Amino acid sequence: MDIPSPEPKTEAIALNLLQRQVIEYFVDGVRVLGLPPSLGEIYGLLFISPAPLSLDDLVRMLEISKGSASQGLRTLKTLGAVREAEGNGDRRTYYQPAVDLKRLVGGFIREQVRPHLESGKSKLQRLQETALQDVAPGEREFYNERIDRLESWMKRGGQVLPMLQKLLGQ
Amino acid sequence: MDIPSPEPKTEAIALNLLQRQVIEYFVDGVRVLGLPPSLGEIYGLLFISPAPLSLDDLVRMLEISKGSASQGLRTLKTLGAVREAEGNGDRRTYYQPAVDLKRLVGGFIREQVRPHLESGKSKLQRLQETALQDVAPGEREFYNERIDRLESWMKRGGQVLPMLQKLLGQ
DNA sequence: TACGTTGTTCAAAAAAACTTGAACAAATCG
DNA sequence: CGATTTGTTCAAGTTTTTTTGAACAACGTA
Repeated sequence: MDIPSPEPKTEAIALNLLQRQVIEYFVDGVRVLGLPPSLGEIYGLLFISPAPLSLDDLVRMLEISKGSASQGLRTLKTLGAVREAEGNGDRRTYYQPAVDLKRLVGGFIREQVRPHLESGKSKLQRLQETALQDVAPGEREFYNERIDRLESWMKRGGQVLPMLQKLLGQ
Repeated sequence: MDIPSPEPKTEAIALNLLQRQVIEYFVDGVRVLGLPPSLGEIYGLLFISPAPLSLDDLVRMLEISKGSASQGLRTLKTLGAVREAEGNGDRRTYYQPAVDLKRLVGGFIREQVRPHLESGKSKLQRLQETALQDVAPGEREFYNERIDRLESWMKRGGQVLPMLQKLLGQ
């Protein structure tokens, strides 16, 4: 009449010191990129785990909610930072980190940087086409010069990003 | 007995459509960099103003508090994105935007990126020196490999940043 | 088909970040 | 010096972002 495992499904799993510190490291890291801490926790744990982990593992090891884990994994997948592990004889899905810097940076640029560059360019076009009309003709020269400058920034950004990716790919 | 200017000190000053839209543009822009909206407003207004502006101008034109304007200007100055205008026969200080992309990116890297790279490197060293000791010898190989990888990421980052600045400098 | 398990969604709660405003310091002027 | 203007600081308030958790959908199994 003993109780061998009273709560087998929800038991927290301890991390070792090294793992906790590496996770902390990634939490700080993703903050710089403007991403939520839970993404850093999840990626960090996958990065410093010898074997792939399931959503449920993440919940128990990081003591975060299923919702956070699910959403975090989704974002990490669209960033190309995490992928599903192949061929585990199991119903549930296991996840592995992408550990290739070029791929990680590429995903971040594709998902977080490029969209802003693109929408920025089109906003500028509309600006120059419509809002500039409302300015008194005498003042137009200054505004025009500034908007031209913004456009040149966007253009340069579009040129530099591919070079950056190339530089990182060894 | 008329009242020519009832509240001369605190009156809001209207912006034209173009200015409002450019400011909006910068507010979106700085968000991507993980900086607060007020920085985008302040820099944006300076960028799209024909003449330098004082702290008080910013308060009245953007309808933000003196505190926000003061703190925002300070951050922008340390980022090298704003500088004080020379020789206005006036007691108060007037501010101008830096409009050189290389300088702007350089300031951002220096203030926001480099410090993280640096602290990251030293954290990793401590990790490898102390936390790794607590891991069972058999498991050390995996952890070692991962920390080595992190170190190589940091190293590559340190190499790529100067190249990036060079690429942007025309 | 009914059941258990895995994973998603989203409104509400919690946490974090940002802004305000009032007190204060510093500088200038008469 | 005292008054006035300019600018800073920071605790408190506000807003935004992130996380939670419970309801639900999807899938497989028996």
